[in-house]
Order: sequence, then C-alpha cells, then structure tokens
Amino acid sequence: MEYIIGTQAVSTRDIVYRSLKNQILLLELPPGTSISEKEISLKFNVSRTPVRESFVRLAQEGLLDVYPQRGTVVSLIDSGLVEEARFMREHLERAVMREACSSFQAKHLIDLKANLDKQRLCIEDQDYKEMFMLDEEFHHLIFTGCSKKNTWEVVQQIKVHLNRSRMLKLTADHNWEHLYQQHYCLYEAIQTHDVSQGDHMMQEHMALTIADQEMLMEKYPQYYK
Amino acid sequence: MEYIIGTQAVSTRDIVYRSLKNQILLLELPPGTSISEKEISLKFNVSRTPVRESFVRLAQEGLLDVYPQRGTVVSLIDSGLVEEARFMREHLERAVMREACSSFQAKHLIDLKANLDKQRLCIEDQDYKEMFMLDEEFHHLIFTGCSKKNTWEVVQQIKVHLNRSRMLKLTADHNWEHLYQQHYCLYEAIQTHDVSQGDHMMQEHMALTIADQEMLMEKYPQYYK
DNA sequence: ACTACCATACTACCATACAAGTATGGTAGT
DNA sequence: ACTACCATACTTGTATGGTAGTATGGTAGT
Repeated sequence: MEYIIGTQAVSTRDIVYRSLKNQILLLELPPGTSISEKEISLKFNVSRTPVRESFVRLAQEGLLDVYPQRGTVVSLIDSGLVEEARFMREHLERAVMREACSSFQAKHLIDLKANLDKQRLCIEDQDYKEMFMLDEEFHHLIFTGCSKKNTWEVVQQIKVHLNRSRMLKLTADHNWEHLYQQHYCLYEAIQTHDVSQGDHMMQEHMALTIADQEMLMEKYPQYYK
Repeated sequence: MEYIIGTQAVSTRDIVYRSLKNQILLLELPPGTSISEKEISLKFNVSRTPVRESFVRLAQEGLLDVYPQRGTVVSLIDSGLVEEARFMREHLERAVMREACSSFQAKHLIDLKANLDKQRLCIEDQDYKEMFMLDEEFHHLIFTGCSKKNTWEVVQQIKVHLNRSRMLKLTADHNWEHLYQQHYCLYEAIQTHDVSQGDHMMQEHMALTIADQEMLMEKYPQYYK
C-alpha cells in the first residue's frame, strides 16, 4: 500500500527522517541529547533499519553526531558554522537579488506583488504565523523568478544551521512593519531594474537576521560547542 | 578490528560510499547506468546494508536516483544545476576573496606563497597531476586563511555537480601558465589588501572553469537530461 | 498475427538476528 | 578504603530473510 503525495512516495524512512529533523530544529530534541536507534525505533514502532537510514541522512546534514559503538547525540550548535552560514546566505541572496534586478520574468513579478499584498493583509490581521510563511515564500519567489531553483535549495540547506539559533532567540521581537517595508523596497528594485539599490536593500535585509550569538552562547552554554 | 586514518574510523559503509562516489565522478559509472544493491554488494563482497546506506547518502547528494521497487540509476547531469553550481561557486569564492583581501592571517599568507612557489616548480617539471592538487590547495588556503573552513566544505559539495561536466571536457587543454599568473595576482591582491582587484581577479579566474555545456550536451546527449 | 493475461524474475523496503566495541556497576583481592 | 577486574547491559555495524511493488517475456485466447 502506497500513500502518494504529489509524485513522492512516503516511505517509513522519510516519515522518521522528517519527524526527527523537525524535532531537532524545533529544539524539542535539544542539542546534546543522546538518542539511540532502538529508542527511536520503539517510539515510531518500526524496525531499526529506517531509523538508521534517517540517522545517516541527518548526520550528513550535521544535525546528528554518530559515534560507532558508543551512541548518537543531537549535534551541539557550532557557532563558527552559524556565522559562516549567515555569510553564505547573505552573499547568495545578494547575488540572486542582483540577477533579479537585471532580469525577472513578468509573471513572477505579478506573484511577488500578490505576495506583498498578502503580507499587507497579514500585518493588519496580526496573523504572524502566516506572515512567517509569506516571508519565506517572498524570498523563494525571487529565486524562482530568475531561474535559481537549485540555489534556493542550497540556501535552504545552509539555513538549517541558522534555524536552531533563531529558534533559541524566540523571535517574537520581529518588527513586521519594518520587514514589510524592506520587502517592498526589494520588489521596487526588481521592478525598476535598479541593481545597486537591490543589492543594498538585500544587504540591509540580511542584517536583520543576525542573531546575537555571544548572548545566546552565554545564556545556553550547554547547547553550544 | 578497526583501521584508523587520522581520527576517522573506516567502516564498510564508508569504503563503499567513497568508492562509488569516485567511480561516479570519474564517469566509470556513466550517468544513466542502472545499479542495484545486490549487484554492488556482490562486487564488494559485503551485505546489502552498507550498500543501501551508501545509496542513501549518494541520493542525498544528487548522484543517484532511487526509484522504490524499480531500481537505482546514476543520475543524469542536470545542465541547469551545473549552471547554478557555477553561479554559486563564483559568488562564494569572490565573497571569500574580498574577505581575504581585508584580513588574512600572516602565517597563512606564508603558506599561500609556498604553494605558489611549488606551482612554479610543477610547471617547470610539467607535473600536471601535482599542479592540479596545488590548484585545489591554493583555493583551500584562501578559505582557511580567513576562517571560512565550513564555506569551503559547502563549495566542495556544490562542485560535485560541476565535476562530471569538467571530466567530460577532458580538461587537458589547461593553460597552466595562465593559471599560475592568475593565482599570483590573487596572492598579490591579498597581500596588498586590494579588495576590488582581488574581486576582479577572482571573477576572471572563475570564468576559466566555464565548460561549454551546450557543446557537451550535443556530444553526449545520453548523459544529460 | 495480435492482444490480454499471468508466471517469473527482478527491484528496493523493512524486520530481525548476530557481531563487535564500549560504558558501567558490582565484586574480589589487596 | 581502594583498586583492578569482569560480567552485563548497552551502543552502532553488518548480514540475511521476507514483503510488496514492478518490469518482462511467454502463453493462451481471439
């Protein structure tokens, strides 16, 4: 029996993988937590095989550290890696933004405007959960609008290392109005093909996501290495 | 019994993984080749388990396509992905280069110069295999010299998608002298803290690695999708 | 000759058993 | 009281058998 979502079959392995990844990124499995294949297999009521294969994937992404014959732990947050992830993301987003200001497909510009309008509504309705989704989608649209789908995927992968820090920060202090203003400026830069303005705005925009690592490391030393 | 290289234990899985990855990148397993867990396990005289776990890793890196209950094939080269990989690599290398021109640790500058001197020797000796290694090491030193070790790892991962195309090109047409000149200019830019010159030189340097995708796709259509 | 069907031989997926290394707590000897 | 040792209960690594879905080639029926 196969459950199909889109064109992707959902295997037991994928279910375990996605669930574990979610729990790690949401800090429900905090950095440093010891987990074993057997423990997880019992929790999901499956055998060790799909669990092991999930471990292999998560270890490759740097979210698990597997010590043969000793155990497996949720990886501690590597502050150096977080800083470099921020660095990589900034420069890739800016490079894509400059590309977008040079050439952007018209139909995607419409989608971008539609997304902005929805953001406007979300702020009025104070629906910040939806606003979070729209923020993600806004950036995604910029990537797809200038044919950088794979680059988006890489950025997503890189962002994994930022997410746990951002989660620690409990980002309730977002200034959504400011966020919207920046998004609007980015949109205008693309529309008017103003490369230097677009680059400048994206640089400012990226600066928003800087989490104060040192403060976090002091507050949660057990989560960092 | 454990064989230790450095601090890394070598498991059967790692042996299989590295061997398969090598064969794929060297095109000994050409794009489109069907392989099965059983076939590989027989070839390496191991069980299917470590082979499967290698497949999981290689699939995650985009080198294998696994179709449940149908089979596994070495992935076809995705020309769009190759182009974006080139895009990402260029912008990350340039960003790191600008950083290097701003601040570079003195001891690493010495290593960089030593590497250059070795390149000089290799060209005189026409030792192009060693020269290839030194080229890689030169770029690696730039990354480590401004504390961008993790960024180097990401670039290496991205470059996987460029390597098969470069292998097809059978890069015997390298102009090593020109390569050396460019490396020397990069070194000078770092030494003199000339950011704009460094950025410009790296942009030129990256342009060298552009493989003519369209020509390759015409010549080897069966390897592309 | 052509088509529909089915047996068979694949495939990857999952469960389970065993192997080998490691941490731990108790016990015997000093 | 303290130390060295060892049984035991963990851990991940590997091998293997069974399951379910899929491709394929032969065969019976038209």
